[in-house]
This record gives sequence, structure tokens and C-alpha cells, in this order.
Amino acid sequence: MATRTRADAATEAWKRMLELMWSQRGRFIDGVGDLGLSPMQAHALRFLEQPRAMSELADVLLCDASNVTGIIDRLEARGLVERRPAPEDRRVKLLCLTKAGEALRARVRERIEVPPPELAALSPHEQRELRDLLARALGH
Amino acid sequence: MATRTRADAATEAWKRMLELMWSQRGRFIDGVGDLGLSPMQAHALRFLEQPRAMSELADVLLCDASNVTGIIDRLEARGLVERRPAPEDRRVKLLCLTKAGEALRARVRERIEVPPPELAALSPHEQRELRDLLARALGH
DNA sequence: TATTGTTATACTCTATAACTATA
DNA sequence: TATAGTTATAGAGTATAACAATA
Repeated sequence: MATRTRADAATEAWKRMLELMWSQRGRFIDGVGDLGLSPMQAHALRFLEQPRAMSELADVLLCDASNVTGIIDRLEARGLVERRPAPEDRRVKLLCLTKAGEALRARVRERIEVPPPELAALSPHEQRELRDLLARALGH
Repeated sequence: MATRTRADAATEAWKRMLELMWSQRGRFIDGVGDLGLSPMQAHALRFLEQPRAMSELADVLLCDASNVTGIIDRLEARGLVERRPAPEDRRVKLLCLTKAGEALRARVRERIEVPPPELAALSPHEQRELRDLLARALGH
């Protein structure tokens, strides 16, 4: 077996994606921080496009349900989210964004979805290639 | 100006990259968790390929220097890192990995750098295209 | 009995401000 | 005086275990 001096292309691509993502961390933290949100609070808003149960939010945030209690407590205290008992199972609480929550969620998305300069600087053709490759990878 | 019903290609590409990254979050948390590391501890190890001052590590981790004290305290207590006064300025402390720290750092990298199934499933040609596009974006 | 969400607890990460030791 | 790092403090995220309400 020949000595491998270079990783395969998927590994190289992944390492570069990690590098790009890490470089955008400050922009994300500052962007949502300007809106008065911690990173996890911003992610919670992101996933509340539709009402979800506490346990569902815990699943997508990859944290214990007991954490979601605290995260939602803080958003609720700001009037961004409401807890409503689910009609079909009163143990379940559905998390619904208020008007203010919807508005802030839109602002979070606007900020997060602005592509980094590194991508914006690619040619239109390269941008489309990248977009299409990622669509293939994600099975879109 | 015409109504834009679709975002430009860079924005679509970025959104897909965010989606792919978020989907890999659990693998990262579990991967470094299996090694007994929190995410931030793992990142700290990542950036200690060469000895660095506390303040330098604070810069790359995007956190206050006072946080680095605690993060490094915990790594040092496990014998992974040593603080050494810098010869030219004894206020500065250089963080050096021990043998155990080097070994664990290598294991962290091995785990993190495995590409996700979504990328591994692309054809070799597509993988190379993706790798090269990202290299262009990053100015490599 | 089992499940959903909360509470209690403890640890980690986070920033700010005050402090120390060097420069 | 200024800077590098620490300590003190407080708030937020994290998991585990015990608990209340509901199924």
C-alpha cells in the first residue's frame, strides 16, 4: 500500500469548510448579540418557525430538555415566545413565537444568512457550482 | 428593480453550508465528549499545535482572557497542557502541550476531520470540485 | 406505569471589573 | 503607566436526578 501524503478530496473539502465556518464564528456571535440574543437563544428562535413542543426543541438543539426550560424562560421573559398547553396532550407545551418573536426571528435569519465575503468573492459561476454541489450532498 | 424570488447563489450556498454544519454538531460534541473534552477544550487543543500565549488563545477562541484561565486550568489539571513563563517577557505565559496533550490533540483532529457522509457520498470528481472551490474561496 | 416538562444541583463557558506581577 | 494573566462575581448553557402533572 502506497504512503498517503495527502488526504482524500472529501477530507480536504471538509477541513476547508471547518476553517471557513470557524472564521465566521465572530460574525455570528456578534450578529445575534447585537439583537440581545445568546447563540443558543438565536438557534432556538431559528427552529420555532412552526410551533414545537419543548422536547422537539431539545432534540434539534441537541441538549437536555431541562436546558430548554431555561432557554425558553429567558425568551418568554422578553415576550418573544409563549408556552401553550397542547390540546391533545396537556403534558406537552407548544412553543409559539409572539409577533415580536417572529420579527426578531426574521432579523436573526437576515443576519445569519448573509454569505461571508469569502463566498461572495467567488465568481457567479463558482457560486452556482458550490451551491449545486452542496445541494447534491444534502440530497436536495 | 425586479422582484427577487430567489436568493443569489452565494446566499443559497451559504445556507446549505450552515445546514450541513448544524447537522454535524452532534458528531462533534459526541466525538470530543468521548475523549473527555468539552467543545471549547477541544478547540483550545486544536489551536495549540505550537505554543501560544494565553492572550493569543483568547483571540482565536473569541473569548475573554479570563475564560482562557479556566479552560486551561482544566486541561492543565489533566496533564495535557503546561504554562511556561515566556523568557523575553515574564508576564506572558506560553501554553505548551505535554506528550499526553499532543496525543489527545491528534485524536481530536482525527475525529473532527472525518468528512460527514454527505460529502463522502459525492463522486470523486465532485469532491475535488468542492475542495477546489473552497480553496479558491479561502485564498489558498 | 410511562411520559412531558420542571426543579435542584453541579460544572463549564461567558463577560466585566478589580487585582498582581511584570514591563 | 501600561500590559498579561488571575481572581471574584454573576449570568447562561450543560447534564443528571428527583419531582409534579398528565396520559
